[in-house]
Amino acid sequence: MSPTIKDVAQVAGVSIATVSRVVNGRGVKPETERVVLDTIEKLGYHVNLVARSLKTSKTQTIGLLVPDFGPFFMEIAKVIEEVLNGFGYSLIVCSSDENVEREQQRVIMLKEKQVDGMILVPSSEQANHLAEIQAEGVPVVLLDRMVSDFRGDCVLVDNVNGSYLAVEHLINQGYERIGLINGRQEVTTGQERYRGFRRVFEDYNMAVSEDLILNGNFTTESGYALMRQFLESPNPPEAVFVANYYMTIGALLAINELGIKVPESLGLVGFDSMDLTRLANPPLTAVVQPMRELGEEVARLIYERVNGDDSGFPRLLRLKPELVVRESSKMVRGLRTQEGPGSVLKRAHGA
Amino acid sequence: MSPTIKDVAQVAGVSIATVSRVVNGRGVKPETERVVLDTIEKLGYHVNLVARSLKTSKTQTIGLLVPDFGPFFMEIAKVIEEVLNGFGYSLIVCSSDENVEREQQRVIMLKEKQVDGMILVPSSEQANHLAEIQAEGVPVVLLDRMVSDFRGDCVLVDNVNGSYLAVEHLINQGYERIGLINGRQEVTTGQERYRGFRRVFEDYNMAVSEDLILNGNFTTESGYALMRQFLESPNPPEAVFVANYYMTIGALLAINELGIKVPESLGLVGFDSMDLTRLANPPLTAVVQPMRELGEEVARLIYERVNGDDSGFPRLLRLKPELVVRESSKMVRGLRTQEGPGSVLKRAHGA
DNA sequence: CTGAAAGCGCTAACAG
DNA sequence: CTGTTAGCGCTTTCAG
Repeated sequence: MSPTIKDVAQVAGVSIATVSRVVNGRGVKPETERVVLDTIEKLGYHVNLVARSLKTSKTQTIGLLVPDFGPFFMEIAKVIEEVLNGFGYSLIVCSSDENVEREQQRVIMLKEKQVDGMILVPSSEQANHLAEIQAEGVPVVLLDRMVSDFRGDCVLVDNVNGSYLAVEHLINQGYERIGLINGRQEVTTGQERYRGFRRVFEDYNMAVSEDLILNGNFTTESGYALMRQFLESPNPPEAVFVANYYMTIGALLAINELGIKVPESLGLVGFDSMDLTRLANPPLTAVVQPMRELGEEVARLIYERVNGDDSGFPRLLRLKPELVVRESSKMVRGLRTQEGPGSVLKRAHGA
Repeated sequence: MSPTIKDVAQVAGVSIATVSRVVNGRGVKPETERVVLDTIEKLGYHVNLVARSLKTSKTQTIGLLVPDFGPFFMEIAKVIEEVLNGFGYSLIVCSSDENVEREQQRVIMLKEKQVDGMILVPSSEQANHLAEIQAEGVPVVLLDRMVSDFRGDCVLVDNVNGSYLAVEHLINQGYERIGLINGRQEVTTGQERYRGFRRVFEDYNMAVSEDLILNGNFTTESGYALMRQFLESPNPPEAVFVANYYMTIGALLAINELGIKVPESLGLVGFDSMDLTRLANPPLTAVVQPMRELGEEVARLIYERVNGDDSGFPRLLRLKPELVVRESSKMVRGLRTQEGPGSVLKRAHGA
């Protein structure tokens, strides 16, 4: 169908090697080059990158495997794509759906497609498929989450500290009964944010109320359900820290639905900040991750690895999150002492 | 590095043709198959899809070219990926950045990567590069936007009507000075939403105030700037229709920043509804696009085209948007007559 | 049912 | 500077 190097060679009256040379900008006599360039133009020739890849065993393609296509990972994906495009690479994006088997399938598929490297957000502690791929010479760099028995590069955020900042802030505001809506404990982000939560209480020498720790699965749905569970319980928390973006949205939905006033009746700190958290009612205090930086670093790192630069392997980059204080965590002074023990719902609707 | 069909053949003591046959599930004697399967397992062999593609001239890959990686298109991308994965295809996603030249580059790149087909959200009225690709036998289906001089498949939304519903609703609520924050007029979504806006006024025999029509470029920034322009003008609209998702967010940001009360001081209808519009303060009335359906249809269609089914070419699917009425467009009865001519800012802060 | 052999479009020695 | 040639790993006739 489309013309090949051979067609160009024939029409231009040169050998295919010469055509290949001008296409790749090697040394060719200016006149010959002109002729070839012209026929390329005339015939509308384009390289067949599949053929080139077969020959060079490089596809100039990086696989990106994320747990979902939600705004958080897509925001990062966008940055990765930008950076990698600048280096002449393209991206194959797949979703593992927070599911190990699907993750393994996708990893195999990417390997079969001969990606030069892959960026992967693991959805479990499973690492054998990663080690395998790595052993076959395909660079892998982990993003956002770690896998303990995997020896390799990793770009992520200091979640312990992010979580710590959030909860410490709540304590400093004067809140005592602080609840946690936590993410999946099977992955490091969930584990680390949980650890940060506990550590604050240790450091402040306060007891953590175990009944105020709820485990979700990172989804909007679970954030919603868990927040409802809190709000409808007989002895709800005074403030809640929601440890991930999607769950924060769900929590907000539940809060709105029940007509709870924030921060009057409930202090709230979320994780991650995008448009939504700025627009929420009231503006949400949140732990903000450096998403652009995350994307840039991971893209840069995979690029280096793919190009044979193994310096500092395995590299662990831990970027710092930041606490952005807005309205949702303002302690309304004296609130707790003005009223007897009562539910948030009472505080919300009540006299 | 990785074992090839040849290695497997050698170890298994058969010819490469036989290995190929078992890999592709062709007729092979069960015993032979066993042996081959075992050595495949033992060697950890995986097909090299690049080689297969070169031979079969099919890559089982679809290119998806969107103007940006924002939540709107990513929501659709997610569905497309799901459906196409089900058919055994993967996706290469690129962004054109609403820029024709970049779009052309990306199209060429995708062609060079030998994608079997492409789904494209055009960012201009330019069509030559599309026709060219199409002529070379690569199926192209347009998504969300049309290009007038392009003869091909197209999956989009009835924007005229979406816009119409929104503005008609505002009129029925009793608003008269209705503003429009419009998207890029270079693409059909912008054009059609504008047309729908005007048509309502025609049908209701009302004059449209030309000074209340502002043209943005679909970005959050432009939504913000334009809404500010409205709010700070001496004679602002009573209600505004924002004709795209990102601009709606920007508009909301401006409204929040200036402390404008919605709907008391300003009626508002946005376009597209995702989490944000539900959580906005107050809940936003919006034209909702059937994003899942959009993704499913376009994925299905490209799949058919790629597999040689040309039925009904060129097919034009126009899905129906829906108006979801929430709080932001509730006319506060009598508002307009209670006050003299005054700015929204006065209404907002004013006595 | 299996093997031998051709060739997809390209790059990269190697000769000239 | 340019042409010839040998594959990259796979599928697919065509024989056997």
